[in-house]
Amino acid sequence: MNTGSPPIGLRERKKRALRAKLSDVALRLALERGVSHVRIEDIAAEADVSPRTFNNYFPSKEAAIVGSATIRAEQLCEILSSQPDGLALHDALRSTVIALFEEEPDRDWIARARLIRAEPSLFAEAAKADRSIEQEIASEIGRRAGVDPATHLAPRLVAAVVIAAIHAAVELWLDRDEGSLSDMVRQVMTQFRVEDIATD
Amino acid sequence: MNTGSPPIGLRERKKRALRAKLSDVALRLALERGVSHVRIEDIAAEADVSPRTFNNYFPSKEAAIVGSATIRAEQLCEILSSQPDGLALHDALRSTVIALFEEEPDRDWIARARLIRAEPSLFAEAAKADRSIEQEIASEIGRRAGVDPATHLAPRLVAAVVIAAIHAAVELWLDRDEGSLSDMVRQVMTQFRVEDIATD
DNA sequence: CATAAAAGTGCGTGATACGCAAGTTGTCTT
DNA sequence: AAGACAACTTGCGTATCACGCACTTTTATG
Repeated sequence: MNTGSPPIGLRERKKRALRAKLSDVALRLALERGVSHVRIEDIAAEADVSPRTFNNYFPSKEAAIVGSATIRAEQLCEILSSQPDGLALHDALRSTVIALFEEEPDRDWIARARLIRAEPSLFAEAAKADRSIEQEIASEIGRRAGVDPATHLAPRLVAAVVIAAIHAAVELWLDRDEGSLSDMVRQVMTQFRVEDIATD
Repeated sequence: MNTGSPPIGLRERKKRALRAKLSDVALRLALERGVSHVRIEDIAAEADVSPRTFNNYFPSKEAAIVGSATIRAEQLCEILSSQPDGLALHDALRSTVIALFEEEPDRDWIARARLIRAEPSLFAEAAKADRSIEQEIASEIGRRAGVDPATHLAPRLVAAVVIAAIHAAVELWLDRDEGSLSDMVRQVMTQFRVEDIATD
């Protein structure tokens, strides 16, 4: 979508680093004090930039906290796209989701997930990110199934179900606080069958 | 949850009326000018109350615009609860959703749905509302299936899938702009089977 | 090394969200 | 039916925000 692979200049690197730093700081402060007690001014100060610069990167502290969680969602699209075309839809989806959660999430990811679940403002922010991802997934599914999401229900439904399944698995895992997320995800992906969904 | 059925005093009636009025005005203005060009001050003025009063009813204009859309979601819970216990889960859910969309939505509902879909800030707000509803649905499904949502995946997954299905149906219907929503909803409820979801 | 493009910064402004403390208006009791 | 009470409305003040604009600094390029 943007810069190619090799030409990653200093400029781009700094930009990404700062974005990540702002997001990290925002998350840490939110965990320490609670979201409502974190001001943009605080985040900017700890990241050694001006408050105005913060707003050049994120429109709100909520966006910064959720921030890189979007990456995970983007990964899903990438992995799905890279699945062999011959694979049945359900298998491709299952492989994708399992691959996405192959490595257990780190502390930060878990902390952020819990925080997002606990804070409505963060949940809302995350929902916005999920929305665009869902559309991309629907698009990819449509491509694979040879069905246009613009006019048919199936791709949208499948995409929505997959996202919903991931959410359900992650949330239960967070609540239980035991076992591996990987297993939970595998489990949820065996509890429904996408083949059953009519291709219109 | 709150006041009983008969004792609906003047106070309560005024409160509901004002809340509805604020929501209606907010929606109308948002449709006329676009969400970002509506100030709380404007909404309050047209509803003949002070801006401060607006914020006693809604924390933001987005909440006001989405506002009564939540009712629809609450209806879903009520209808589901009223389904005979003997009914199979999938039938109960199908009947519920179909009943929920039995009567075609009015202009305002449609306009609001489109607006929510178009405006990320509204989508986020709506997501917050959906979240709590999803939990209630999961709870009700758990009760019916005799499975605790706190420890089992199935109720959460089913609830999430149902919400996702409704979203998919409504969105496609809005995009297509033809046929009846009722039919679309019936269609989506036949495109997946809840029985397939293991009860753990 | 010179110049253009991009990023960071300071400033100012319009808008919020909400606590607080009156002033008003239903509700309820006697 | 009068008055105590609780709920609601409102005005005010405050702490944040989001963002346009102009200016300085940093990076990229020929």
